[in-house]
Parts: sequence; C-alpha cells; structure tokens
Amino acid sequence: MGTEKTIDRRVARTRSTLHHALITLILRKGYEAITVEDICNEANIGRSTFYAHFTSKDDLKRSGLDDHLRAMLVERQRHALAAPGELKDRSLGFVLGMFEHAREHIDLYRALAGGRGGTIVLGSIREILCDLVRAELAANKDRKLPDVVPNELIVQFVVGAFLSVLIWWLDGGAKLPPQQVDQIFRRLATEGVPSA
Amino acid sequence: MGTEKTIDRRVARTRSTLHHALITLILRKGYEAITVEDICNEANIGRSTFYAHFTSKDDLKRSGLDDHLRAMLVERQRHALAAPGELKDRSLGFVLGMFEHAREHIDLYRALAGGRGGTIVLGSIREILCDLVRAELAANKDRKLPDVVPNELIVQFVVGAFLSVLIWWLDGGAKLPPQQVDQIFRRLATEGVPSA
DNA sequence: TCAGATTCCGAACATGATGTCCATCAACCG
DNA sequence: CGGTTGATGGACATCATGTTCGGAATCTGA
Repeated sequence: MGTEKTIDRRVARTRSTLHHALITLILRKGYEAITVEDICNEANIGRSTFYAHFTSKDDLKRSGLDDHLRAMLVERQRHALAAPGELKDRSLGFVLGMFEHAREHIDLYRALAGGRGGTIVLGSIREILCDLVRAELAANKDRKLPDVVPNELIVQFVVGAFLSVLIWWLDGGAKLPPQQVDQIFRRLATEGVPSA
Repeated sequence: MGTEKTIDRRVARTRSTLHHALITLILRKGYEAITVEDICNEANIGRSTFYAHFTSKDDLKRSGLDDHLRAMLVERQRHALAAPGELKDRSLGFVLGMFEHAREHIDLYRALAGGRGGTIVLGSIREILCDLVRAELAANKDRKLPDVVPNELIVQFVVGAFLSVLIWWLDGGAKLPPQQVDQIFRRLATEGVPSA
C-alpha cells in the first residue's frame, strides 16, 4: 500500500515551503498573476528545485491547496451529518457549514475563486459538493416521482446555484451572516424563486 | 448617436477575418491553446495588424463572440416577453433560446465552456445572463414581498444554476431535447427541487 | 561520527509568446 | 487621380517556461 518508504527531510521542507509560499502569494496578488519564479523567490528555493518536485504552478496547487481544501470540506460534512435534527433541516446540511468555512478563510477563497470568472476554478470543491448532493438525493429517492427529471440535472442545478451564490456573497464581503444566507439559499432551492 | 462615420473596407475585412479565424481555431484546438500568432496565420494577417485592432486574444473574443452572443440572447428574450401567454410561462424566456442556440453551435460551446478550462468565456456569458435576469426581476418587482431576500442573490442563484445545467447538458452530448431541459430547469427554478 | 547517497543550488541555455516600432507599400475614398 | 489611411513584415525588447549540469550542502543509515 504505502508508496513512500522514507521521506527525506529536505524534500519535505522544500515541498512544504513551496506550498506555504503559494498561499502567501495567492493572498497577495491572486493566483493568476503568480509566476513560478515568484513562488521560488518567496520560498527562497531554486527554480530548478521547483521543477524537481512539481511540473507547474497548477501542479503545486493541486497537490497542496486542493487536497487541503478537500480534507477540510469532508470533515465539515462529517460533522453536519452527525448533527441531530429533522430530515428537512439536515438536507442540504453542508450548506451552512460551507458558508461558515468560507467566511473563516475569506481572503483565501476570494483570491482563489473571487473576482472574475473563477467559478470553475474551484473544480475540486465542485466535485465534492456534487458528491454530497448525489448522496442526499439517493437517500431520499424512496418517495420520489418516477424520474422524468434526471438526478444529475438536479445535482448540477443545486451545486451551480450554490457556488454562484457563495462566490457572490464572498465578493461582496460576506456581509449577511452565514445563517441568513444559508436560510435564503435553502428556501430558494426548495421552494423556487419568488418571481413566477 | 452613431459613433462611426464610415467604415473603411480594409478594417472591416480585417476584423471580420480575424473573428472568423478565432472561431475556426477554437473549434480546432480550444480557446486556451490559441496564440495571437495562430490567429494571424489562420487569417493570413500580419501580427502587427492584429495589434492595430485588438489588444489581445481576449479583446478579440470580447468584441466578436461576446457581442454576438449578447445580441442573440437579448433578441430571444424580447421575443419571449412579447409572446402571448401567462407571465409564468414568459419569465426566464432566454433559457429556451439559449439551450437551442447552444445546441445549434454545440461544438463551439463545448470548446468554449465545456470540459475543463472555459473560465474566461463563461465569465462574459455569465454577465450577459445576469443582466437579463436582473431586468426580469426589476420588471416583476411590483407585487413582491419586501426584499428580505437581496435581488442580486436571486440573480446569482438562477444564473449559476442555469450555467451549471447548461454545461452538464452540453458535455453529455445534449441528448435531451432543448424544450425538455428548458421545461425542467424552469420548473426547478420556480418550484424548487423535489427533495425536501 | 562518517561515508555514500540524495537533494539543492544557480547559472546558463533553448524555446516560445507578447507587445512595440517603423519604413514601405497597397488600398480606399472622395 | 491624389491625398489619406490601413496593411505589412521584420527587427527588437521583454518575460515566463522548462531543461541541464557540476559542485556544494545535507541527510540517512550503519
């Protein structure tokens, strides 16, 4: 199972330093604007050393930030599911946790996904959320109409709406309290938009 | 009103050729992979000429594809709003149009927004759609509850959900007919997801 | 503690894309 | 037809990427 026998302290140090430098720089100037050389300077590490460990900036992010975020989210989800309450209140239970988590790390989130376009940048977050919604749909499918509506469409609908609202909320400075955004979102999702 | 007196045939030709070349290349290798020089080669136009008209690849896209898309969508919405029928049926009128348009140009859409990448292009489409939804909300705001729910949140909710479903649909090959996806989406949006 | 193995360093090199400038030439418009 | 405007392509400067390599630093295991 274990792929690594021993981990040389130097490589551990190097990798960790690079990851840390990346986060620092993301907060300072945003992900897109960062160059490999920037990271190396910030980390005081040779550029050739960088390429000995990672193939690119994206690679570094993948093997660091994404994994880290994924771990955090899974943990939150575990908590949310373990909490007591009605099914109605637990459904979409990850939403509140996510709003809170995002607010705690608002700078990082905004640098990563905020501003323009970044919706899809949060690829791994999106995937996790899809998994959560899928699981929830599967759990509740007993008393459901025959599926003229593909489940996956519902999943995409909910996750897309959620991420969109989340990013908007963060970009606006997260003024509304998480509980309130959570409540509004879930009402929109379960009862529809009050327009038509 | 008119900003342009006359349009030199040469500039019209150049611009048009460049736009066309961009689309060709997007279909051939995807937007991200395209370089300014690629475009110039494809169009048989000097690179210096390119920079005399556009400042970058993104600029070219903006002044071509985006404007075109925006015009088409506005037109579709105008039609939908002018059509007879219940308000409920007329709202979100751009949706069906967009599904149909996307299916007609499915190769282009998938190269633009599908799979991975697509961040940049989605950004502008997203903005266009936000404008449409905002306009619709503003038009219907008379018989609305006092806004405990920020309008912009609703906008983000709807547009995020829509784009997410659209991309999923396209990536799956657009198997369901546009009318059906449209109907499902609008039902989800107006009545909520049938889970909780 | 020490020796051999591994990693780090930095500088050099090759490559490829961006963006600017300019003199020359061709096309357009009135 | 003649003056104006746009097109051309090549030279330049710049910047980021990715690779290579020999010597120096550092780790690991005995």
